[in-house]
Amino acid sequence: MPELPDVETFRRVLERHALHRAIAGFDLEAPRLLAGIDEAELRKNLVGHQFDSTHRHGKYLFAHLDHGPWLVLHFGMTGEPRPFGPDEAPPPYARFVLHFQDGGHLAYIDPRKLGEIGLTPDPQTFVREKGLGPDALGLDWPTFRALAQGARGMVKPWLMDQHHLAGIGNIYGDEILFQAGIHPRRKMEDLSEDELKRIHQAMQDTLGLAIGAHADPAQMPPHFLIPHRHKGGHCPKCHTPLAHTKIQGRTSWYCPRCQPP
DNA sequence: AGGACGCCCTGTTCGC
DNA sequence: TGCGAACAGGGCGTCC
Repeated sequence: MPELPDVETFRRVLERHALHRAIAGFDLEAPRLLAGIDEAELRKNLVGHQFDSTHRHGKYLFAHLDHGPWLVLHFGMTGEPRPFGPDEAPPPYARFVLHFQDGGHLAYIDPRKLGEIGLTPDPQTFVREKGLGPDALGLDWPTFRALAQGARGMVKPWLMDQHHLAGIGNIYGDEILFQAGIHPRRKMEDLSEDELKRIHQAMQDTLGLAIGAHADPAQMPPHFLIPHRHKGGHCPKCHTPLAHTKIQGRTSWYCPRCQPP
């Protein structure tokens, strides 16, 4: 689930449900999620404090603590935050649950436990240490062109490499290339200026529309590839049966007619 | 360096 | 129908 539009949706959930509520404690069911910090240190930094703002960079979500540091959340392939009330049971796969002093809770659910929970002095430091590229949302054309300049190799892996751009994953990589009419195996060095521009435009349009749909496939515009991205699916533009291919271990779906090699 | 793979996990879907 | 294999929206490390 969690690519840029999903994480942006999660950020808004935190913005609405997690700010200005004193943290009474937490349960950590899956300590393997902790990255670069132990449970005791996390406890010391969270308990008795509260979040007062949020931030997102690529697929990483940050929540600022009132005493300085930021909680960092990454959702792996299956994670998401879910608030629940004082009298409700935690949702299934709640691996990390914050308890607020007002009686409410915020669960971090992650069936596959491939996410990450950590702390950082500030998002900029985190982004630098991780070597993340600029956030894909709102990235302007000159910056995008400069990044693409001199890039080599297939366009799909390039878009998905968080060191180039932060936020695009397998699903939105496919969606962007579909909207731009570019085959996922096309080489970066072979793309024309016009094709790069189409990718950049498709990226902005796709991310914006996906966020508008709260990253919910059921609410995506009719011309989106996402709802058709499965066996037996057809191109929403020309009705040609969709094709798929394995690129670096991930399945890429595309329309063989709209996205010629 | 690009690209292919394996691994970390676990639930769901596919295919014989 | 049943069961094991393959797959799933991420990221990292290794090898050629």
